[in-house]
Amino acid sequence: MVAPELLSKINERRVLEFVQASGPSSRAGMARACAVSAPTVSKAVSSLIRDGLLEESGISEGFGRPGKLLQIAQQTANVLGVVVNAGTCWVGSASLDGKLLDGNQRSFSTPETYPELLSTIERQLGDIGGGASTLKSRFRGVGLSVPGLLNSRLDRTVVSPNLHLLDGQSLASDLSTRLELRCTALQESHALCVGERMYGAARGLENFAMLDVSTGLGLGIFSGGSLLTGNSGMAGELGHITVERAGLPCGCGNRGCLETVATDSAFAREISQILGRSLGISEAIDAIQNGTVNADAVIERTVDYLAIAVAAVINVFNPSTLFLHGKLLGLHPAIFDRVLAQARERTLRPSFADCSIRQTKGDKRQGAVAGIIRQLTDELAPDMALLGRGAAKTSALPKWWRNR
Amino acid sequence: MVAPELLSKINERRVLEFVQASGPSSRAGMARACAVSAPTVSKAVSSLIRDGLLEESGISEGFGRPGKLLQIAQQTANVLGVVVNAGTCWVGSASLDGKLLDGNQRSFSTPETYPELLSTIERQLGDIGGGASTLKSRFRGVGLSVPGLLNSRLDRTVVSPNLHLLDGQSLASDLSTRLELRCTALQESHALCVGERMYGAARGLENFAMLDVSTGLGLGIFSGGSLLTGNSGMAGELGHITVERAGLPCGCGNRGCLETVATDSAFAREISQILGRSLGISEAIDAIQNGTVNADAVIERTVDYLAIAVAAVINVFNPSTLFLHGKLLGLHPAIFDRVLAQARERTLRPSFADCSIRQTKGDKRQGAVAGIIRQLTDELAPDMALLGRGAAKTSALPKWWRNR
DNA sequence: TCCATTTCGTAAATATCATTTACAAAGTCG
DNA sequence: CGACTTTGTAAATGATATTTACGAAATGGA
Repeated sequence: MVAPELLSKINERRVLEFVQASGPSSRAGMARACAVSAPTVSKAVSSLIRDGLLEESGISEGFGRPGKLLQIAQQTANVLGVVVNAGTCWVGSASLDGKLLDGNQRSFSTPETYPELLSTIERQLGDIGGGASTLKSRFRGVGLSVPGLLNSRLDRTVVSPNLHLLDGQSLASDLSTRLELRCTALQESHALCVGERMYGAARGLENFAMLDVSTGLGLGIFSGGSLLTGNSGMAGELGHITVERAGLPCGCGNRGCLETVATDSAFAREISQILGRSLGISEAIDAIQNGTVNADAVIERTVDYLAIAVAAVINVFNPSTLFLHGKLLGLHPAIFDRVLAQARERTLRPSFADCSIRQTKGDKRQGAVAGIIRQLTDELAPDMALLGRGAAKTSALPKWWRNR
Repeated sequence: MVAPELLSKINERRVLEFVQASGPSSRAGMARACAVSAPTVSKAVSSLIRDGLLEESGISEGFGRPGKLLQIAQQTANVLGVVVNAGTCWVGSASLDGKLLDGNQRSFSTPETYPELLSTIERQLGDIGGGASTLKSRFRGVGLSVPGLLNSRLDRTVVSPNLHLLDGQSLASDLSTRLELRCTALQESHALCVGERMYGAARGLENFAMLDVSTGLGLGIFSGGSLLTGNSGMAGELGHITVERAGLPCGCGNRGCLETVATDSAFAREISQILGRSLGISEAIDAIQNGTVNADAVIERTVDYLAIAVAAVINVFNPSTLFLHGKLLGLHPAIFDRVLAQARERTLRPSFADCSIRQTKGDKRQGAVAGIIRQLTDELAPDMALLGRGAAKTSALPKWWRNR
């Protein structure tokens, strides 16, 4: 039998996603919300409990007989998260409901070489997981957030401009063979986006965008309820569209990329030029807030370009919400307002009116664990797109098929 | 009972989509291809035949017992298509396999007012369908391709810069009440895209883009096998991203939009300027091919901007294939090559390497009928996303729920 | 205190569906 | 003409969801 099993898988997944989204619920509540009969919910729940994905968490209030509340398992199943940055890395663990476990987090400065990075991550994960050998039994998997351009189809970092030791490497695959655990890597902007969708301000949104302004310009898109990956997971590279045909040279080899004018780096570069010494973004912001430098013109120009980026996203994706994330926005409340005003000038009015623009403090750590949890959920039941994969063993098939 | 029915719906849809994609097949062939048992295919097929969606079309060749071939119905069920343009409109009919029926096509110049447009379309459809009153029984629905910005959630043309009589109108809804037929409108670039995906060069592609260069700059995206719509169907408005912060004013009210420099209109405008008289795009192309005007510099500049558009699409969407469509590309073979070369300079190399860029001659008529056929297919069985809608009538639910 | 009411959760019965098995039908090839 | 291959359907089997029925557990009023 193949097909009827599919139904129970679908229902299990439906139930699990409902609890993920809505928190602890009774079986009866799930039945109402998922429009599934009570016995079916009971079966799905007991199966999920058997798998260690759900656990009882209390008694529901109200009239009538109290219901037993069920929540995403916090005791039986945890996951690990890894965030790789140019400067520092982070490892930690989280329960299956996405909550980061306070005691179990470490930061360390990024090693110089890839083999060192790999073994350091392994060692640090071992430390927080009670020894490398027990990781396999205590955790369901590892989610990673990595910078640069990630080919997710091949799980290979094609190029990472700010952390070249990753170039050509397959961090998730390598870690997976070492730890014997399921490992899933997401490009950092995509991680931010997935984290926000599962546990942040974008919960339940089907069409939204998340623009991350930092060293580069990262973009994550949810469209129709799923992450926009493109053919190889490299979708969202907004930073390298051309906004000035004969602009400044960019690290990618071209000229006039948006990334050369609308990022923290670009901003810091311009402030540095004014002051005649090299500053990082934080120092540049300090200098402005101290009054050391008058940066109004620079701010204005940077913000205008940022607005061009925002407008491009709204025009091209028609999101219901656009989340903005970055230090620059925090410099002064007026900055966000100006981005809004300028973006309004550069978008088609109907698309702009359709979109609410909000600031958000995203979190790559949250994104990393969200990535692996999403992966585990996906594995529970197939998407509609994967539905055609189940093999049939029927005897009416010709021999060449039966024998593969 | 609700859920087991779902399985047969899914299988019916699977079978139908397979025949749509692969042409006439025997039941046994479908069973192999869909990985479903033979009796299941037989049931799905007989149901689809009962619904008038499939019909027998011949006998399969080969060894063993010949199979009865089944194809998308051509006799029992047809659909209508309508293409609205600024200059001329088109109506026609097609069989359910997307083939336009030669004898049943009409073109007419676009009327001056919306009520006239509506009644003209109705009359013309009546003419090709053997009288307005019989349309309802002879056709399954009407697909429309409309210009401008279409809010597909509300089925309302928000604004149509080149055909203002559509502004604020709901052509599909209005037609639907008049004809008592299912009517589905697609923005013309999206129509082009859907047509190409179902019956053109993009068959089977999961992630591709289609860039339509004409009066404006239209973009259709398939991502993960489905059309990118955004929150309200307005996704893909590439023409109004800013490429020159202080460029020419655009019809949308902003300055320096891509549409002001990388379209047929922009090109014709520049040629007109050189010659000192107003030309359309076709006239401009003629003038160049006659040698009346040396337009090398204009061509070069336009093509460069076109390349910026192409590069933006590749960077942002990471498609496996990008289809280019437009008269300008046909001007000279070298133009396409130059677009390619320039786009290569303005994209991230890995994304560019991942993408094959091809010219295509899209067809809005094909797109219009593809739109309604896709709609009919979608109605056959729910997507995974819609799975939660089925109502349960179980008695274990509380009274307030049972009584709605 | 007791009982009607409400809600929660599960067991048994019923209906639907897909697969497996078995078999007849209809060709090709030697 | 018979061996072989492929196609397509009927009956038996197994799995699933819903409906129906019922017991469990709490509230609130008599």
